[in-house]
Amino acid sequence: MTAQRPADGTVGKALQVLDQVAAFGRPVRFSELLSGSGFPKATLYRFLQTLTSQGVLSYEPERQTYAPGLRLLRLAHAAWRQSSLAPVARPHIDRLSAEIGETVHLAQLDNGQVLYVDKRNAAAPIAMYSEAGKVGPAYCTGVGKAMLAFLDGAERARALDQQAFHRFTPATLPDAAALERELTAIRARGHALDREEHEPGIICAALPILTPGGRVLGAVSVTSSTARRGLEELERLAPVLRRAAEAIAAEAEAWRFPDDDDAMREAGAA
Amino acid sequence: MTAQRPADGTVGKALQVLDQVAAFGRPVRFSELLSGSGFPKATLYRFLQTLTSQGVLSYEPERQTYAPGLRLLRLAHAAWRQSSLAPVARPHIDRLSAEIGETVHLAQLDNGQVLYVDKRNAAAPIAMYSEAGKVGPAYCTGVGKAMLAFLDGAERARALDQQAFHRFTPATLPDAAALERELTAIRARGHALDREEHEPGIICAALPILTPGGRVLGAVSVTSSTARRGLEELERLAPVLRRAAEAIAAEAEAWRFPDDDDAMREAGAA
DNA sequence: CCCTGAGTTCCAATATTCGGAACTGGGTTT
DNA sequence: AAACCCAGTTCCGAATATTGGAACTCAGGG
Repeated sequence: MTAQRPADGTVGKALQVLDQVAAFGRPVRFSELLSGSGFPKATLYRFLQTLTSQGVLSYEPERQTYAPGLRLLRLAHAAWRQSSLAPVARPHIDRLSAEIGETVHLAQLDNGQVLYVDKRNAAAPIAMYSEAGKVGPAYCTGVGKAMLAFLDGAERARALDQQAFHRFTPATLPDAAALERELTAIRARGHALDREEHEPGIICAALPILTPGGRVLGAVSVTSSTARRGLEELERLAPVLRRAAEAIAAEAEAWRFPDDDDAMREAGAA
Repeated sequence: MTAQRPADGTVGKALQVLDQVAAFGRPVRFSELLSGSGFPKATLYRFLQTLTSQGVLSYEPERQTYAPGLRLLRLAHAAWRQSSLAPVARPHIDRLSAEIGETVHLAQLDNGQVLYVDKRNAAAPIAMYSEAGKVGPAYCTGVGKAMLAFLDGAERARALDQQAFHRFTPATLPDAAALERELTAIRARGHALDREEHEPGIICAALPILTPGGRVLGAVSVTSSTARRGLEELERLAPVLRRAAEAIAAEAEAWRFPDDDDAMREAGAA
């Protein structure tokens, strides 16, 4: 379950500790970290001190507990603005959720896991940080499978290795073989479905966001409940999702390579 | 302007590089970092490689540029949920913005800067990651001054040192002395005002969020424009803000020390 | 009063990082 | 075409930071 990072150098180890702290969903004591970290007491202690003094961890002397620090928010804000699809996708996501009247997710892949970078909830129209940054499994979510399906061989193999295959519901795909079959079907169909594989009663249709060259940038999805919609209904929305995904891909490319179209124009003119 | 971190150890230096990358609001080339970093080429290069391999930076081979990586989002999400006031303050912020019909900010202090951890915009009701994590100056914003005013001596001195005192508008306080005078007034009044000190036409009233012991946790503010409201109007909202701030403080304490009331109850009963 | 365990400090051995210098390869000037 | 330049990358001995066993402190029990 815990992604085994190579942990290159001191910096890698420090980040490993940071991850560990973040993984506890609560302030955590020294000894709790010590047992799970594999570091000797003194070493772990020094790491915690360094990270705290740097502000990426915060320490509560009162309780002697560590928690992720606010400095991370600042860094993440920069990451979100620069490296995520969210800024360019924002208007499209807005439009989708307004048109469809269901929850829309925008996700990217991070180390074999689904990382939600934006969300619109039609019912409660407050999209929150509490969603951006959230992670989930790839093998049993619509966005996850949509992205996995279109990774190229090597990347896909690596990503499949990182899946836990925990059976959340009876419909959860049980192993890599089943997932591979599903991914083939998804490539054929062009879109992915979540048939209550992660949460009972929750279904979803998702499309990958692909560069013209076919590289996976992310995925968009509509989520609903079996109470409100059928799978076929969601599937019928695929074309709408596709249009949004393609628009996002096009803008993302234009945004990342702002002078490429100039170059192309020149090439065309020449 | 650039906060001089002590940069303890290798980890500190690596984080310094990370900060530097994040500070450029765009993908950045090796050489751009090299000039501003103070590290020798080889050293910086190794840092960038390590950080990239760890996923806290992302590298675009195409363009040879670095940008903050998505792994930061996951970490920040944890920080936001655990270490920020946002989760406990959320309902209060919601209520405030609904009642008042203006933009409400929730901020905390991070290394002498204001860090916005949540926001409700009455007009466009989508609170976004793009706001949580944003940083701003402390010496010329309502929330900033509200927090500075109630820091204790040593902390305040340190924070004042970190202020840039850039004159954004004619009303911006020009130096530490003027700010200190203003902070004294704020302590007397109990609330802070931003009289177009950061942006022309933008005014705001803010209250600190204080523990029963008087420690600064954060601040809440209402922001409006001179076109829509007068300062006096905003000032009249201070009691409403105060109630919210006090409620947030109370809940934050209860949340951080979940068994303290048990302990007290026992103490009382004994 | 001693014991136990969590957290902290110390310091010599050691593995890492450091960084000057040399290399590569693409693009531009002479 | 050769020479040059610059950004980015690699190398390796010297310097340094990290390491972790062990000793210490302090609080709370037994």
